Amino acid sequence: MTIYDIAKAAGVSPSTVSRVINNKKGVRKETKERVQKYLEMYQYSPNETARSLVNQATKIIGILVSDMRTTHHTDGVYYMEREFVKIGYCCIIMNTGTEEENKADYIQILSQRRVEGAVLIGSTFQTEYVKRAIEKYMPTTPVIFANGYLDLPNVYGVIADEQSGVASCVKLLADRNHKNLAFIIDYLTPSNKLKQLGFEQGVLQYCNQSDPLIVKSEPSLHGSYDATCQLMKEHPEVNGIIYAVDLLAVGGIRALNEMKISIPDQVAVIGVDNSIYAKICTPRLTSLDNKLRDLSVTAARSLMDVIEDKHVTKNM
Amino acid sequence: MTIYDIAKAAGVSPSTVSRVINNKKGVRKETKERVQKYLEMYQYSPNETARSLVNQATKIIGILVSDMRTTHHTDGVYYMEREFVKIGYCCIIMNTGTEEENKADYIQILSQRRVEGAVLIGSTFQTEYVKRAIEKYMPTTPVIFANGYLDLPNVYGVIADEQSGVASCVKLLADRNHKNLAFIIDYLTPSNKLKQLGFEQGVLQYCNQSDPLIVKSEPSLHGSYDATCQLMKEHPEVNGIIYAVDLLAVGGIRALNEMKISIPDQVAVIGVDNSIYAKICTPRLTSLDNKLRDLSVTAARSLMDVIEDKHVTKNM
DNA sequence: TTGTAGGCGTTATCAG
DNA sequence: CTGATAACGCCTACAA
Repeated sequence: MTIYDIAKAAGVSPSTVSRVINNKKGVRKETKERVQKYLEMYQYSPNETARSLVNQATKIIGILVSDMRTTHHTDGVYYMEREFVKIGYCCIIMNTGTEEENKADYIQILSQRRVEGAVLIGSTFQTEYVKRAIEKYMPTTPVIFANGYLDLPNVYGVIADEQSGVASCVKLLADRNHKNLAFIIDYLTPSNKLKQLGFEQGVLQYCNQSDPLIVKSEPSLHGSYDATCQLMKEHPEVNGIIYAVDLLAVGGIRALNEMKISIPDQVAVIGVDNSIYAKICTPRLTSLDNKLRDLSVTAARSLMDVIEDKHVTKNM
Repeated sequence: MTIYDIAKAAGVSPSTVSRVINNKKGVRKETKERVQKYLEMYQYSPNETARSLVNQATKIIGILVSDMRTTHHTDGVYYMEREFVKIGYCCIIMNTGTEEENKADYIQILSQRRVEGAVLIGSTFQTEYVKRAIEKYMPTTPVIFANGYLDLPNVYGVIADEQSGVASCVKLLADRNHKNLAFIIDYLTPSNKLKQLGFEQGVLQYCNQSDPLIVKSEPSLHGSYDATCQLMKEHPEVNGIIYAVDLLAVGGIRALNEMKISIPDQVAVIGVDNSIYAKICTPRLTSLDNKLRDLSVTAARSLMDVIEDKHVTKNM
């Protein structure tokens, strides 16, 4: 069912039908109503693909995320989508995995789909490889980072200052006299590296320690369980642990529980994300709230502003 | 950059360029290579919108979910997306919320986008309202339900038999001599209703009780915490609780812990979804695995089969 | 092997 | 107020 079919049925020209559909003025009321009658009768539904082509605007936003199942990403994707839908955009959402090449492929796909803007969720996109892919495939499409940034003319970034956040966590623990701290980290994403940096700074400043205790963990409950057991065995003096993400903290808490180490008296624990995991585990986990919800909404709105040619700070 | 630009640069006609791009035979090797050179040089990227229009196929799948943040839905959406991407499709993913009208709106949007197929994730779409919306806006587009079904010519469904699953859970408890059971439920979705039915059947069959104890809870940790407290106060004889979803079970476990009721000795607990929540909480939660991952993959593949005109069972 | 022309479903411009 | 007509970028007969 096209505007031609409707036009024929209503005895008018396609342009008139188009005018009616788009609520343009300059159509006699009577004509308009007749056309609307047929529109309704035939259940006409405008073809957005054709519109996109002629309008040179797809009303589609591309969202890339390494894995939307990761809690902090799930929320980000969700709020983004909601935000864009509100203003008439659809979102093509893709899980890229962690391989750099795949990320580049997906950027190319979005480019072919002629998305009006792209969102990259998570600092894992903050790499040279992705930068080159953007330069190559989307040199002019507005791109916004949720928690990251790349120095490219069309790229914008909104970043949570997790570095200071973690440093504050260290201060919090130090103030309560927990000064033998450890930091447990899984992926070395730019975001996690900044958290580590914040930890190191904090430890130096508030605990007067220049040799920060950093432990690498597999990115899973099991991983941090093991890492925590090992840590406590090798460093029984530790009385506070900060985990790069809540999931790790949860694994750690289980380890501490099973080792009969009391939380937070013997060992205080802090996670990052303030996710539902923090609320579920026993005892409840203290967690740094990185405000990813606000960040997502801010990022989405910024992207819209860029698309609408408003001036936007490149890096918030 | 269009095929016309490339054609002009390479000194050939647009159709030749098109042939090269689509790897059609009947182009002299020499010509082909020249065209490819310019394709590369100008960083040509085919406009999928234009292709969609002329091919009458968008290569887009629409995925509707009430809220992708709900764990069992997150996984579903994720696996669906991965599955479709593999075969060259993009996914427009939308969170519809629970309002019926909104669901209808989103169905209309997908229809205007001319998606080649639609996926409805979650039994909440199994309503008369949605049925009418599909009839009205997508009467011919293949639609597949992940855990649900509607009797319409273009609608297919893949369903997990959660009813029998929950009944088995009841048997499991009864076999261990926990026969004073309660079922705690939040949303009255078709899926949850079937779980309840399974509970009722199980209780009748394995516990010889014809008056099943069903408790309504708010859909949150707090909600089931409260519901569980109240339940144990009013029915201290209860020695087993099945929760409609893991999240509720987690809230319940917290309540039981705080009431110093030992799990599973005094009260055994079972959830549904076998989600990460079950692994995180203390003690670890026993949970019915409804195999949503398999279900999603099966559903995605079925939808592709329908799109490719293969014969597919309407309701699996 | 290559090119021309028509069409996919819209919107927009310009006459009438 | 209404209707031709020409795009938008691509694909595909059909013709050469």
